[in-house]
Amino acid sequence: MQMRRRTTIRRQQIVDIIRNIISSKGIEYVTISEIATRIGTSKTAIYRHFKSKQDILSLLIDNIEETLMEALDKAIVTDDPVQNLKNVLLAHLTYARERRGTSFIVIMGAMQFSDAFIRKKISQLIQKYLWKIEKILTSAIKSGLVKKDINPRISAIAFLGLIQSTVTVWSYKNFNFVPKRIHAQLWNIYWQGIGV
Amino acid sequence: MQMRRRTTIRRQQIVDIIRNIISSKGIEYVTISEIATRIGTSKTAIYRHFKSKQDILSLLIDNIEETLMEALDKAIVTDDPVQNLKNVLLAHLTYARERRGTSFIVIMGAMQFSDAFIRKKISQLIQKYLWKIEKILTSAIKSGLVKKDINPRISAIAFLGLIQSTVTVWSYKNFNFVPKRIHAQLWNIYWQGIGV
DNA sequence: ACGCTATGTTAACTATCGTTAACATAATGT
DNA sequence: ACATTATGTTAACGATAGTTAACATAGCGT
Repeated sequence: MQMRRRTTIRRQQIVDIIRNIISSKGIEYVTISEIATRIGTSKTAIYRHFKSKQDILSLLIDNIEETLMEALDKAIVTDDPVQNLKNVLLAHLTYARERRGTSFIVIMGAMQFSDAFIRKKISQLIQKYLWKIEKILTSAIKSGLVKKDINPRISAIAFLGLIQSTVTVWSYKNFNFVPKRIHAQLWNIYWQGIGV
Repeated sequence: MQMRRRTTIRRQQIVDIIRNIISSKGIEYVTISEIATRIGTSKTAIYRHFKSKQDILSLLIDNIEETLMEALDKAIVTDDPVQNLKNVLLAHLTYARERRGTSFIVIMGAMQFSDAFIRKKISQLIQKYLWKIEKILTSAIKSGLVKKDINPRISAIAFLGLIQSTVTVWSYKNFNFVPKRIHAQLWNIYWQGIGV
C-alpha cells in the first residue's frame, strides 16, 4: 500500500500534478487515471480527497488564480506604473521559460476545459487579470506617462495578447526558444504604442 | 436510409460541421458520434469518407489554412503595406464577429488537439501565418513606413497577439461584444508601436 | 437491363472515461 | 490499549470513445 498522506497534502500534490500535465502533455491528458499514476496511488484514492473531477478542476483554477495574482503583485515593486507593467510582462514570460506553475501555458490550457462551471471560473480569472492591468494603466495615465486617449481596457487586452501569442509560439517550438530574449522588443512595441 | 452523397461532398460537409462544433461547443465535442448526428447518418458512414479521425482532422487543418490564407490575401488590396496590415487585423476581427469559418476561434480551438501529427500541422500553419505578416512588415520597413529597428518576426507575434487576446476575451463574453468596434483602438496602439 | 462500386446500416469490439461499493488498515485521540 | 477516523485497495459499473465486420442497396457505366 502507498504511504498515506493527509488530504491537505494530497490536494496540493494533485493540483501540482495537473499543472504539470497541462504544460507537458495538454489538457486531454488530465484524467483521474493519469493523476493517480503520477501520484502513485490507485485512482479511487483520488476520491478520498476530492468529491469529483469538477471539484479538482475548481481547486486548480483557484490555485492558478492565486499564483498568477501573486506573481503580478510581486512584479509591482516600484512606484512607477510603467516600470511595473514592464516587470509584469517580464515576469510572465520569464515564469513561462522556467516552466514554473504560474505559466500562462497552464492558464491557456485550462481555458479549454469545457465544463460550464470551470469555464465561468476561468472567465472570471481573466477578467480579474485584465482589471489589474487596467488599473496600472489608469494610474499611468493619471501620472501623465501614458496617452490620455487610449482606452485602458483595450490596452489591457493588447497587453494580454503579447503574452498569449508569445507563449503560443513558444509552446509549439517545444519550449526551446527563450521568450525572455524577446521581452525587451515586445515591450518596446507596446510602450511606444501607449506611451506619451 | 439517409440520402447518399458523394465522398467529395461529404468530406466538405464534415469539415464544415467540425468548424461549427469547435466554435459553438469546443474541441471536446469533436467526436465521430457528434459529427454523424449533425450530418444525419450513422457514425460508421463517416468511415466511408475518411480512414480515421486523424485523417479528418488533417483535412480540417488544411481547410483552415486555406481559408485563413485566402482571407489574408483578400485583405491585402492596396500597395501600402501598412494599410494592408490594418485591413488584415480588421478582416480577422470581423470574420470572428460574423462567426465565419475563418474565425480564429476555430484555430485556437484546433490548437488544443493533442495528436502529435495534428499539432505539427497547426504549428506549421501558425508559422506560415506569422511569415506572411512578417513579409508585410519587412516591406513596410523597406518603404520607410515602419521603424528600422523593430524585429519583423517579433512584431508579427505581437500582431497575432492582438487577435488572439481579443478573440479570447470575446469568446468568454459569449460572443456578445463586437471586436470590430475595438479594431481602431487596437490598431492605434500597434501602429504607434511600430510606425516611424 | 444489368453488374459493379460507392455509400449507407446494424451490431459489436476494445479502451478508457468518471465514479461507486465493499473492504482493509494506518494513524490518531483518548 | 482501544475505538474511531482517515486513507488506501480491488472490483465493478454505465457511458462513450474510435473502429471494424458483415451486410444492404442506390445509382452510375456500359
